[in-house]
Amino acid sequence: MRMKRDFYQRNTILVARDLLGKNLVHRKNGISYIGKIVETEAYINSQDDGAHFNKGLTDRTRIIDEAGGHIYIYNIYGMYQLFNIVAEEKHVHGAVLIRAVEPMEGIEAMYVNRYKKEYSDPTKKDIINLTNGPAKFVMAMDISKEEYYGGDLVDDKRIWVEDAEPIPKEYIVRSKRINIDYATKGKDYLLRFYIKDNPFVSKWAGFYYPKAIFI
DNA sequence: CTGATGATGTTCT
DNA sequence: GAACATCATCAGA
Repeated sequence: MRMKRDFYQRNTILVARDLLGKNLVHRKNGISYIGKIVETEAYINSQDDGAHFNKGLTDRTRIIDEAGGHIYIYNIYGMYQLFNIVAEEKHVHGAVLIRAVEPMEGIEAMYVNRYKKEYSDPTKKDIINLTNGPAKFVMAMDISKEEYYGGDLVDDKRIWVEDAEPIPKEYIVRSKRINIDYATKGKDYLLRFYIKDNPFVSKWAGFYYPKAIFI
């Protein structure tokens, strides 16, 4: 079942945590892409200098003023797009970055989208590399800013989040966020969540925190 | 396996 | 003009 408005219109940190294990579904060109969300980050408010919108909204971030469940996609490093879900009630600002998913359906199409060649005998590494990063799964699942910026996961016919069994809390790990060295206060906030031992969780040199913190 | 480097162009100052 | 919520590739171990 598709997640409804009330799921998204909650505290951003709780939305980030509770998205773990749920399935992001995208249907396009007759292909059903499904990715289980295994890693998220919360970007919270004016106290969070890691958030794009901490000094107020701009044209890029305007959608974050909308009700939870809307889609915020932005360009980064000139060549990539990152997928976020707006949280909180309308006019309250918060967003969740989806950092990694585990492919559940549409793997062959994901392979073609990522590697631009015919699907053929992938190695385990090829599979992991399909969706183990915030720009990677967006490419794999054929999601674009042009098509989905400002869309609404609550009623869009093409894309939504499907409910699933909650991840047991002993499998939820909480850590600092990745690559926000530009932040001062927000740098150390524990706003990244991921599923323990899931092979699709993104890893960066020096940025893997195996320590489990439960909330 | 690890760490370093270049690609690439929108957004904001 | 600088910064950037990243990735692919390459060198070295």
